[in-house]
Order: sequence, then structure tokens, then C-alpha cells
Amino acid sequence: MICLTSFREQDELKKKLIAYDDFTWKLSSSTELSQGSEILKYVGGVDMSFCKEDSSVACACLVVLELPSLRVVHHDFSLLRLHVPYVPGFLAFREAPVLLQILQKMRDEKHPFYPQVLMVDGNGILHPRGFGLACHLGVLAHLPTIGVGKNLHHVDGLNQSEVKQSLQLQINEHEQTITLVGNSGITWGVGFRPTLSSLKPIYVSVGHRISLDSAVEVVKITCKYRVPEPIRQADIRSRAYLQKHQTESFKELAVRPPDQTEP
DNA sequence: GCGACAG
DNA sequence: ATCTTGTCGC
Repeated sequence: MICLTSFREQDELKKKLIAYDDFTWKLSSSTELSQGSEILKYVGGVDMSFCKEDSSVACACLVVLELPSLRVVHHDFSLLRLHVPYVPGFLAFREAPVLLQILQKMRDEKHPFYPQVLMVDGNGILHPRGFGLACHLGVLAHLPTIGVGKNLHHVDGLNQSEVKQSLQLQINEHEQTITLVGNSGITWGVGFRPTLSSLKPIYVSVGHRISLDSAVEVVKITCKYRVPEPIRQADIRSRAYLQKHQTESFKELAVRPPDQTEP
């Protein structure tokens, strides 16, 4: 049930949104060979998979990859039953709580691989009210986040086929980007074709504490395939975890009939 | 008015 | 999100 409180919560959290670079690390490709300043090394990714038999049973996954090798150095899972439905524009209310929990667990343990930036499968400010899952999670975790959508959320006149057409017209290089400017003139994000073979673009937008330009840079250096590795790995691993623990998870998460106290 | 709408 | 086989290509 989506009501005013959800709407207001997004508005409240949105006041804390930071849409510029607010971190100390640099990309290793950075021109200024930083003396003493840290390099971006640990990139996180989150995703969730759902049970085909019961779509309320889900597995949330957090992975951390090491740059520049793109090797997975950490992963963690959470198997749970969701009680909040998916409603377009309110994805965060369904997925953010678990993802936040997994992140906090890692931070509380003072894990050495705690991510410097997190990639989220879901949009950032590319959202009807400018506050998608990536923003929501970023603000709550106080972590730089990048929104990555595999489909375009139709906002401000933005349209999937037009974006594709525009990218087609670019007879440019291999990887192609197009700035997503809506009817109002607002820049919502970037459409991006990571590889030659991927006709379908991905949609990158600011999550929290990062600029669009930096977000796109990070996406570029993490793309082996169409979907950036951190998200792709979280996707693969959450799905595998769900399948491997399918039998057990059904027992644990099964809805049992209410306890009947025998007289 | 109808349809479209991240995962 | 999930349902789904083969198939073309490096």
C-alpha cells in the first residue's frame, strides 16, 4: 500500500541528497598522479533475486570487487520474505531495508573491504521524483552510490526507443554515451552502450555523493559485459544462492498456519 | 480517455 | 523480478 508517508519519506530523504563528488579517492586513471591520496580500489554492487514459485521469497546480495582486477573479494547474502510489493517509483521501500542491513553488518565488522562506492541495480535520480533506490540507499548508508538501470524509467518525456535511435545515429567509437535530457531541460542521467555487441543501453544516474561524470567513469572501468561487473556478480550470486538453498529456504520461510493452542 | 512506468 | 532453447560467434 503506497500512501502519503512513502511519498513524504522520499521527499525528506531527498533533502540530504548530495549530487556532486563527495569522497577522497581518485580513479587510478586520474591525470593528477595523487601523492598520498587514496585510489579507488573497492567497488560494491547489490542486487536481489526472487523465487519463481513464490515471488515474495528473495535473496539479497552484496559483493565487493577489487580494482583494477575486478576480482570479487567479498560477498554476503540475506534470504528473506518480503511483505512490501513492487510498485513503480517505490522500489526502495521493497529493497532498501535488506540491502542497508547487509551493508551495515559489513561496516560494523570494520571489514577492510567495505566499498568506497556502491553500484545499485536500480535508478538514482532518474526517477519520477528524482529519488530512486540508489539515492535512497546512498543517503541511508551515507555512501557514494551509482544508479544503474537496465530499462529506462519513463520520466520527463524520456523514451526508450528515442534513446536507442540517438545512440544509433552516433557513428562514433565503440562505447557510446548519450546524455538523458528531459523535456524540462533537466539532465537525468546517461544512456550508455558498454560494448559493441550490446544494442540495448544501460542507464546510469547519480545515486548519492557522486557527480554524473564520475559515476559514468566508474561504470566504464567496471564493464566487462553490458552490465557492470559488481551488479552482474551480485545478480549471478544471489540467483545461485537462492537455487542452492531453495529447499531449506522454503522450510524456513514457509508461512505456517497460526499456532493453535491445544486445550 | 488509454497506455506507459526501475526491479 | 520470473517464465524459456537454441543458436550465432569469438
